[in-house]
Amino acid sequence: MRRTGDLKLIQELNRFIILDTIRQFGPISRSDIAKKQGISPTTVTSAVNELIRDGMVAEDGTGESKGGRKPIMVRFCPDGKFLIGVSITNTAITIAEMNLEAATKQKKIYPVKAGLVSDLIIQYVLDSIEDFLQSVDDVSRCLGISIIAPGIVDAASGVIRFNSKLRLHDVPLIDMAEKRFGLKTWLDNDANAIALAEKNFGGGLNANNLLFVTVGEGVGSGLVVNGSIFRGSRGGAGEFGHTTVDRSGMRCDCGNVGCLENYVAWPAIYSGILSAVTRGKETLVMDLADGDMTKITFDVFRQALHQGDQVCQDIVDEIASYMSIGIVNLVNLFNPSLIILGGEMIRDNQVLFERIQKQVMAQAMGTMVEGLEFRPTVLGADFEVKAAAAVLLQDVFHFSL
Amino acid sequence: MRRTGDLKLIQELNRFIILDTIRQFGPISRSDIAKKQGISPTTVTSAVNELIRDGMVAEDGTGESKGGRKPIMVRFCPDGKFLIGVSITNTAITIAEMNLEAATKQKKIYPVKAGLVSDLIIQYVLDSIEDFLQSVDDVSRCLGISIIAPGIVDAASGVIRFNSKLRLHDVPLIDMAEKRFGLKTWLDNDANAIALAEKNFGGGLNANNLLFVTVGEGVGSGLVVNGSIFRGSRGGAGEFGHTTVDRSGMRCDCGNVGCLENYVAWPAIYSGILSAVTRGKETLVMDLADGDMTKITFDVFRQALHQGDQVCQDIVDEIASYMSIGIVNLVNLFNPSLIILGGEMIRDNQVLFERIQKQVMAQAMGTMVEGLEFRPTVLGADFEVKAAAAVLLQDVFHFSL
DNA sequence: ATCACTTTATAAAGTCATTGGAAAAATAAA
DNA sequence: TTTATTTTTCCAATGACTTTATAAAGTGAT
Repeated sequence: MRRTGDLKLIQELNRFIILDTIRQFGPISRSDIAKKQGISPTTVTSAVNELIRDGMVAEDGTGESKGGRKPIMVRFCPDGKFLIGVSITNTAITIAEMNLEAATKQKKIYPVKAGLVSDLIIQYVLDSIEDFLQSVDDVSRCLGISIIAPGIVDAASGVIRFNSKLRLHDVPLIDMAEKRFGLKTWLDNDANAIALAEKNFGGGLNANNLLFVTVGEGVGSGLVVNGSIFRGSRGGAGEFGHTTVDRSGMRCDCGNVGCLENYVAWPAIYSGILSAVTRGKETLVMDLADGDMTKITFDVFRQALHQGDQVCQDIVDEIASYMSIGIVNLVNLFNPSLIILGGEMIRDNQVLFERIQKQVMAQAMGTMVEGLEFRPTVLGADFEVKAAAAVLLQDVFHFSL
Repeated sequence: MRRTGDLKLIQELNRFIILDTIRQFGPISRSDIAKKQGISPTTVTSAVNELIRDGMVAEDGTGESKGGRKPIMVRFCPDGKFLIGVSITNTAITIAEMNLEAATKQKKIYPVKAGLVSDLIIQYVLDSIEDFLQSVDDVSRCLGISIIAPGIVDAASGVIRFNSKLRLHDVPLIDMAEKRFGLKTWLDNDANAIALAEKNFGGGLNANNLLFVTVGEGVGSGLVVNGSIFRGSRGGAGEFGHTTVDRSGMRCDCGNVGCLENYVAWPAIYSGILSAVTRGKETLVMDLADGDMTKITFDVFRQALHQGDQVCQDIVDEIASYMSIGIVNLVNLFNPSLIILGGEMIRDNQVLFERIQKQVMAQAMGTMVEGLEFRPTVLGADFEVKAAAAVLLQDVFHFSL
C-alpha cells in the first residue's frame, strides 16, 4: 500500500530538508535555513530543537551579526548516530561501524576460508555481524545494517538472487538479519553501491548520472541514474562485461558472442601471456613465475607490468582498446556526466586511464562528450564499507520529491 | 528551491491517490477507496466531492449491498479535462485534443514543406498550435500543451538542444509556447515519449523497466527506467543506433567504429540492394523502380519485401542479426522486463520480429531473460500524439513517493 | 413484521504541523 | 541613550487529517 499524505509525512520531509541544509551549508543559523528553504522560522526552530535532541545537530557558538542579534550557529553532528556496513566478497567479510558521513569508527575483517559457500557462508556472515555488534555500544543510536554483495541482488526484496562463486541462490538475507539482530537492514549489489558512494562521498557530488567501471580480474559496472542506483527489473542491470564488442568474436559462456569480458578479464590476459611466450617473446612474467606456467597469477602480471614489461604493456593496450569500445556504448546509451574508473588494473596505471579516456572522448558521439568527465576512484581503502553506508544513508536521508 | 512539506502537499498527494484508485478500480464506492488506501472515509468523501466539482469523477448509480446501506459508486470521467498533444517530425506537425485517457477528440495534421527549417519551422509549429486552439472550446479545462520532437531534447529546461535535419539548436520551445498561449507546456524527445506511452497506454502496465526499439529508415530507442523516462544527463540518452556491434566494422560519421546504424538503416539497405544487383542477382526492387537506381526508395524496398523478394529477405535476415546483438547489449545493461519493437521495418513483418526475439532470448544472459517479454507496438495510428499525452499525464498525475 | 446488526456516507469534534504575527533577546548604528 | 534591525521563540490561527457520533439504508434472524 502506497504511502498517503498526513502530518507525519510533511514533518519528516521538512526535518530532512532542514538536516540536509545544515549538513551542506552548516554552520548556519536557524534564520538562514528558513530563508534558504522557504520554511517559516518557527518550523525551523522546532525542527532544529528536535534534531538537537536526537544528537544529529548541535549549537556551535554565535556568528557575525548583520545588524542585529547575533545568530546562533548550528552544525551537523555526524557522530550523533551510526550504522554498520558489511561487505561480502569471495575472500573476506568486512564489517565497520561508521558515522553519518561514512567515516569509519572501527572495522574488522573476517577472512573467508576457501570452500566456505552456500548456507555456510551466510551463517558465517551473520555470526561475524553478531561478533562485531559486541564491540558496539548504545545500539539505540544505530540506524541499521547495510550489506553489499557481488552477484545478482534484489535490493527491494532483500534477496541475493544469484552468486556463482559463493553458490548462493535466493537467500533472503535481509529477513534473516532483521530477525536475528532486530536492526533494520539493507542489501544491495557491490558495484552499484560503490557507484553511489562515489557520487555521494567521492567526486560525483553534482553528477546525477554517473557510471562506475571497474577493471581487475574481471570487469564490472555500477550505474547511478537520476541520482539513485539503477538496478533493472530484477536487480540484474549493469552486466557490462557481457556486452558484445565484436560480432565475429569468440563465443562466451553466457551464450553470447564477443563479450567484453572475454577480452579484458584475467583468462584473456593469461592466454595473451602464453601466446606471447609461445611465440618466443621475452617477458618478465616468466622470470617472476620461476618459469612455471602455473605460477602465473594476476599479481605476477601486475608486477611485471609495473616493471615495464613490454608483453604486459601490449596486453594492456589491447585491454584499453576493448574497454573503450564498451564504455563508448555505455556513454551513447546512458549519457552520463561522470565516469569513474576503478579496479586493480587501473589503480597506479595512469597510462591505461588516459588511453581509455582519450579513446572514449574521441569515439563517443559529440553531444554525449560535452561536459563528460573521467575520474579515478577516490574512496580509498574503506571503499567497500563506505559503499554499504551510501546505500543506507541514501535511503534514510534522501527524501526529496 | 526544493518543495517543502505543507498542508497543500498532503492534500495534493491524497487527491492524486484517490483519483488514481478510481481510475484503476472504478466504479468503486467511497468506502472501498478508504479501505484500499488506508485513508479515512471522511477524507475520501471530501476529496471525491472536489473531484466531482472538477469534472474528473462522477457518481454512477448504486452498487450491491454487502449487508448494509448500498454503496454509491463513483467512476473516472476521462473527458473532465483535456490536453493538447503536438508531434513535430520532418514531414508534418500533428496536433490533437485528447482526454485524460489519451483518446483523441480531434486531430489535425499540418504538413511540413521540404526546406522548412530552423526558425521557420518553429514559427510554423507555434502558428499551427494557434490555429488548432481556435477549434477548442473551454480552454479553462485544458491541462496544457505537450510537444514531442526528434533529436536531443532537454526536457527539464524545455529546450530542443539539437536536431540536424530540422536545423534546430538550443530552441527554448517551452518558454515560447507558454508566453504565447498562456498554457503550461511540456517538451520531450519522441522515442522516449513513445516508450512511456507504451508503458502507460500500451502493453507495459506493470513494466517499470521497459525498452522501446524502432527500426525503420533508421533505428531509435526509448527507455523507461523505474517508471519514468530516462533522459541521461543532458537529454541525450538512448542513442542506440550508435552502439558498436563490430569492433572491426566500418567507420561511422559519429566518429565511432562499427555502429549498429550503419548495418540496419536505409543507406545500408540501399547498398545491400546495389551490391546484390551488381552481383547479378534478380530482384523485384529493380522492376518496381523501373530499372532506375535513383528510384529505389525505402517504400519500394518494403513492397518488394512484402512480395517475397529473396534479396530483400536476405537483407532483413542480416538486419535481424545485427539488431539482436544491439538489443542483447541493452538487455544485459538495463535488465528490462519488456521490450517493445516498432517502426516501419517491423510492422507487418512477423518473421523479423520473431527472429530478433529468438536470437535475443538465446544470447542474452540467463538471469536477464527470465520473465523478459517481447511485444509489438499497440498504440495504433495516433501513437505520436498519444506519446505526447503520456508525458503530460505522467507529470501531472504520477505523484507517487 | 419487528428488532438487531451492518454497511455507507457525512457531520462534528479533536489532533497536530504548519504559518503569521507579536514579543523577547541581543546587537549595531545614530 | 535611543532607535532600528536581526534572530529566536511563543502563541493563536489555519487547515487537512483522524476519530467519534449520527443518519440513512440495507440484511437477516426471530
